[in-house]
Amino acid sequence: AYHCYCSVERPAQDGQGQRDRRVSASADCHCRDLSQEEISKLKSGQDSEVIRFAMPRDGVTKFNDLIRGEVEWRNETLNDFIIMKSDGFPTYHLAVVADDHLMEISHVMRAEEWLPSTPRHLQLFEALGFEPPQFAHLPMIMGPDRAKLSKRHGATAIGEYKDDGYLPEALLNFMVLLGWSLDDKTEIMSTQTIIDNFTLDRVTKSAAIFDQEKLLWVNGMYIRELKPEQLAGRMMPFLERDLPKEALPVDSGYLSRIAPLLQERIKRLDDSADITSYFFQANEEFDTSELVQKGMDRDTTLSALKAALADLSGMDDFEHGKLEELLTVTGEKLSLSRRQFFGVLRVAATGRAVSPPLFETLEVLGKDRTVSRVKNAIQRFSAAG
RNA sequence: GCCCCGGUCGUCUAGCCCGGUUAGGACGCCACCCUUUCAAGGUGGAGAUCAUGGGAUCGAAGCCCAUCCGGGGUACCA
Repeated sequence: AYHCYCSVERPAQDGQGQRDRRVSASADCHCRDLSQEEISKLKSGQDSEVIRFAMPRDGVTKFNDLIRGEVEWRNETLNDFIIMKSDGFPTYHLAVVADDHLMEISHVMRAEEWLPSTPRHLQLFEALGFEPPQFAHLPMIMGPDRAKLSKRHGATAIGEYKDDGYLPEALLNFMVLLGWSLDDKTEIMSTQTIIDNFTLDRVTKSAAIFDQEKLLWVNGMYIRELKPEQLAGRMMPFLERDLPKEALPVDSGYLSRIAPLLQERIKRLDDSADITSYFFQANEEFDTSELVQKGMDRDTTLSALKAALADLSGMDDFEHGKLEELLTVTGEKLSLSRRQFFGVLRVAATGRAVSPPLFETLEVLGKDRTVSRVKNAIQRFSAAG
């Protein structure tokens, strides 16, 4: 290593020549061959100095990457990089080598972008008389534009995925699949299975594009595999975060009855509030014209609501099988299709055209909520006339 | 520019090291089935001259060579 007194090259205005200029700056540095006399002269006149590593000028530096196999560089293509900055702090290159040695690191696994600095690290290990660790350079993850994944891809700090409703296990499962496979078919597997079976020799060499769609699918698979109580527990923080204050606190017993209904309909936990809001608060805002189903008019819709209300308020056991039985008959009497009759009821009870299966939903909602919502719907619908 | 690493369906991949498969699976897409909506599930389909061109071989995605393309690195960042 040697001191270097070269001044920092001012970056050119145009970004174009900038890179080349820097390259030539380090290439033009002659500090390595300075005489003692020249050094003391420079030292007095200079306020900043830096320490560079003296790379061998010939020969090759090579190693066996656990994933890529043998990789080698001609030393002459490697420049004398800085190991100590003018502020007295070591650069990363020096620091990792010292750190890895002190911590007795056996294997260094890092992304492929580090591959080019490996020969520098290797030379440092050797110069310091340290035993170098084994290296494995993993494939990088790219954005949809095939460039190194970064913030502008929306991809983000790992914690944000959690806030977005991805299960950590699902994200892990998805990520590991981006450069490794268990076999020729298994995709969804437990973290334990991954840990038990992961080997470097099955790691891919090529970079992978981060596919949000597939992540979403994996996440959905994990959500569906949860036990209803587990799902309820996972949803709770999201409901507390996203539900309007009036709807809080959420009763956990009630929530575990809701959970199984949307287990197959939710792909991310942060959909929770949106997909369940009508369980916690009546939707008084929906447009009553949505009550009218295809092929129906005002009158048939109104009589459907009234007939349903009569059935519902007369039920003492609000169980989905019984509800379906009774209302199916009523629907037939009105000569409405299931689609029509249940559609009207669905909108009246939930304020939406889309919901989990109607009768299960009503059962969970309970008689009081259901009856009062249907009444309310009748009232608003009549008034809107 | 120079250095390094890659290249199998749109995407993630299996197979490659130890030549002989209709090149397998999955996401996404399409169709059908199921169905009270939405999903989930089931079945089927489209989609890959294995980057390209040569070579050795009876035979190549697999081996050899060249080329092209992509990415990364070229900082007193990490």
